Amino acid sequence: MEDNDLLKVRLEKIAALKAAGVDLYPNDAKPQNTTAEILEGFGGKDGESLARLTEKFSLAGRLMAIRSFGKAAFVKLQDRKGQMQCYIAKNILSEQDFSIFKKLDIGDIIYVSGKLFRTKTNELTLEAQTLRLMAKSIHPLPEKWHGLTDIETRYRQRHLDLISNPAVREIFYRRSLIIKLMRQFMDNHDFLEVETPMMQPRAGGAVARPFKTHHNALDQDLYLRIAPELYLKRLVTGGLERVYEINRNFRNEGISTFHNPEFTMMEFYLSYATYEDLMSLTEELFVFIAQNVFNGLSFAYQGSEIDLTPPWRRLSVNDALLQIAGMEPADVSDPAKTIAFARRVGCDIKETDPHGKILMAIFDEVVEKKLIQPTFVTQYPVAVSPLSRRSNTDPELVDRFELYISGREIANAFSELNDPADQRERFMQQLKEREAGDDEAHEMDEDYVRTLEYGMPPTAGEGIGIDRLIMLFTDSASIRDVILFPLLRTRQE
RNA sequence: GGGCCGUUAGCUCAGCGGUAGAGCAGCGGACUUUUAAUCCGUUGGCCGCGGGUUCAAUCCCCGCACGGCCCA
Repeated sequence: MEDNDLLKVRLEKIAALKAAGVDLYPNDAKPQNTTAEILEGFGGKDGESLARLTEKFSLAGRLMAIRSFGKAAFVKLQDRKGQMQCYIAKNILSEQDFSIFKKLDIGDIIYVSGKLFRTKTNELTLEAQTLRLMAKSIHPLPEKWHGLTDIETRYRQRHLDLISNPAVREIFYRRSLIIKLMRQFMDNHDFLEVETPMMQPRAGGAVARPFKTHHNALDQDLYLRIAPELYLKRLVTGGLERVYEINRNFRNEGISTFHNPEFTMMEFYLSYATYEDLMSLTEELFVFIAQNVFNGLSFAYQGSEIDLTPPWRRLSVNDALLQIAGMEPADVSDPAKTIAFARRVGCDIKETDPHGKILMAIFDEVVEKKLIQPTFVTQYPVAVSPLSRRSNTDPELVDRFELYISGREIANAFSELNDPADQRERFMQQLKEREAGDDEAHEMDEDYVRTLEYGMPPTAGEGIGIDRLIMLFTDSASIRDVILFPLLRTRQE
């Protein structure tokens, strides 16, 4: 496939190494140190105190640069923690090791052991007394200075991206840290981590198109879940009271800088709590993450300064439409005027859509992008919230909020509907919309209603989009920059 | 789905209606303290794919593929 001269040269080197009896892929060398550990531990020591050290050090990693002087060379070795310079010299290594070194290429995995010293320019350096090839690389790496910038190659060959772009590695280290912090936070609040089905006979718990699959032995269609919601609430009914799940959801919809077909969500349920309690808990969680990641509460995201200092703004959908979308009270209350307004601002709506749905279309079109600082938008229309508890003061509204930061929805939460009669009615309403052509409307789930009939404690639940959260905390413009392997179209051969 | 943009050496990028260039990487040589090492020499291309226009297309036109951004 790739039969160019570069490859030919490497294959010749491999042949020469083999002929000299060198194992190209040994597995018996174990580094005792990492680059960062050495640089941190000995960065403060001067040349004289390093010379007095009797300790030997060993590193393994990828050869990233070779600056050769013929009989000696400086090389850069990169491991999971960073990079460190090593010194290779003919009069220090054995003849065999030095001749192997001469056959190495940038990109090879090597093992080096020896002692520490400082160079003339005072750089802490590992002097190689032994050197081993641990894995031969036959493809050239991206350029040392510009790295790899071609976006398609970065996503399709993420290993190259990770090798050549330290900032990309940083993002995924931070992603892991944040998820760890979320688990720690939930565990500290006495939540139980659980796992519920990814493959479901009905894709419920959210409004989205699902992926369909099939189980052969059962000869049964299954759907990849669009949300774990209904299963988690079964667990609450079962008495677990506080549960959370961090896992993938799948939605068969468009791909954009904010949407990947599979994305990671943390969903959690807290019994004897309301959506208002979850607002406080959410503030607390974000503050906990920010303190650990930034050691502070404000940070830059794509050019704007985000301040997480609580309490965050709370704004009802109604007030948002009046204050931010510039609607008059009659535009909100009179369905005909609402439709006219929606058309005016360019919403794609049907006149038969429920009033609440049209109001939300206006919200999405006009208000959403203006909510830069963290804002809890509350009091959603019942029409767009089939699983939420009705407000005690207005049965057309539900006790729900969505959290917006930097113009994007980050979290969605509500007091859960635990009245089985009302739930059945809501499913019936969704069924009508499905029959009217809305293939995203919720399906009837008798089994779930029956669970509620056993009595679910009053509960509030929330879902937090982890990828979007990571985008925020890593100043990433695209969701593909925080997902290791974002979905791309398969290339035809 | 629509609009705009991109696709040239392994990588990062120039270029132009007259058969292709740089830097890095590679290869050969010099060099035992470099930091994108340096110096001398040098290899490497279906210019994304398929059509069309033209004496001549990497360049202009059409289609396709993949990607990016914006919109829906």
